[in-house]
Amino acid sequence: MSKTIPVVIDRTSPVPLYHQLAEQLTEAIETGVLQPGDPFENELALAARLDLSRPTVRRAIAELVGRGLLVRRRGVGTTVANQVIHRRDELSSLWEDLVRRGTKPSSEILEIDRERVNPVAAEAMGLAEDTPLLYLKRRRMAGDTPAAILENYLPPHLADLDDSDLRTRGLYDILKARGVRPVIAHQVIGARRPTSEERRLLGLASGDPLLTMTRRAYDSEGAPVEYGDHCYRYDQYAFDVTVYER
Amino acid sequence: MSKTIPVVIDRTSPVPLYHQLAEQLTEAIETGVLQPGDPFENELALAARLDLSRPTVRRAIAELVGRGLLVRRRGVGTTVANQVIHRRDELSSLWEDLVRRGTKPSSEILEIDRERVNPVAAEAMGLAEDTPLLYLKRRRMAGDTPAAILENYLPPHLADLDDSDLRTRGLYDILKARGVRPVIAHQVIGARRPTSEERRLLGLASGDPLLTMTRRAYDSEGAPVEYGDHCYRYDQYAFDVTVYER
DNA sequence: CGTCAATATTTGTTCGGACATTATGAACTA
DNA sequence: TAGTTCATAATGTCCGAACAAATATTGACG
Repeated sequence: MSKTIPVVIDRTSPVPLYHQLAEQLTEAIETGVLQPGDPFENELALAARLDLSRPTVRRAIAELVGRGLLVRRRGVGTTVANQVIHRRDELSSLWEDLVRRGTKPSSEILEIDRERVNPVAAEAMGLAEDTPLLYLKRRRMAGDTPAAILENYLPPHLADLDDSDLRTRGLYDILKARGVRPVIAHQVIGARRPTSEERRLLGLASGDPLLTMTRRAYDSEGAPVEYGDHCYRYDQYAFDVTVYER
Repeated sequence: MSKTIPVVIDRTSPVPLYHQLAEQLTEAIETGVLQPGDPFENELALAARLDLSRPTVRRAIAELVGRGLLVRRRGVGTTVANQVIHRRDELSSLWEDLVRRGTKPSSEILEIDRERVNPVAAEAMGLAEDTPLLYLKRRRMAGDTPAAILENYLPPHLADLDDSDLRTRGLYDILKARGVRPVIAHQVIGARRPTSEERRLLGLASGDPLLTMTRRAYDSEGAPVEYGDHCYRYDQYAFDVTVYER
């Protein structure tokens, strides 16, 4: 027998039924109402109980399966995945952990150039090499210790951002407010020796390595949103990547 | 008007129709038959032309959308994504690039221990801390230059692997042959200073940094498959990660 | 008592249909 | 001419149904 989880479906809501269901099921798993390994109510029963069609229920379940929360086996049934992997990919880093742990993060603008020409950045965004880009160089601090140097390039159609905004708010915050949302990002993560300037800005001891990341981000239509060239103190950052292989 | 791509559906095949379709559409995009920005044949037309139902066609398209190859916009239509991101996530690295470029890769076993106890590895796999694990330490070479040191731990139920296999074949090859397939992996990528032993094994100059990665891999049911603790020469490796944000 | 075959259960695939929602462009009106 | 309205076309949601395939259970039989 499987546990019946309480679900409320609002048919007058504009949010799709399968999504309402998926959300509530997700919550049941993440809050521990359903434990890893627990059998999951079968599709037919769920559909009958909630007065939904089987395709709708299947779609909701498929969403959770895609996120690794559920495991389906034909002829057997559906169970809650043994290892509940928290889906913290995104553009995550140790940074968020620092924030959660209470370390005060801050950013400091080192340079703004609205007409920077950088062939590498331009090409990565699919633009002509001599396209002037909005260039932004910042230093990120974790409390009192420097943590990272962030260089970012934005395409021309996003170049009309307020200086004051740039100085006070996070880059992704600003983009979000403009309705620009990076949906897919291609990142390359590596390590190298720091330059002397980087050593100075990050307060590195001699021999300390640097963790580097370059990122190309695109919106849902594949239009370039940002090119970033970042380097991090090795003892402040690590990249947390969840990879699915199908 | 949109280009009609040739598609052949085999109804006698055991592979699902939607998957057959998805495969062939993917190929058309990746081979450049369909260019970024091109309009995509609409669902109804595709369904009529191939004599498939609309849900089947939709499912195939949904697969491509999920991989970022297509963009759907309600009321407008479907188009090929502007930036075709090659789906090289997986467990990829510069390694494969080296192989493609003709550098001869090889692996050398440094140590095998069938009853290694490692609390960190065991805990990461959800096992008791004193569980004896199969431990494997290898050095990977790119031609004549050392490139990485790979330490791996396998859970007890996979510990009965042949020594000869371990020495001659890749780890993932062996697992695949046993029907074990890692489906989800959680990786943490960082950098640090090498130990003296690492410096020796990798032939590092003083001050050279180290790129590190730890990985926990699980199969489709969430059972642990492998724990890995790797370190790479910074000039031989970089991690290539594609991230989707929904 | 052990083995094998029939049966039930559960998920997987495919279809057809209906209506909703959104964007584009054309026709119409002020 | 400028603005609005409306038809059209495309994707989005939801339903009901049927059959296929894989697995577990049960029961019959030796």
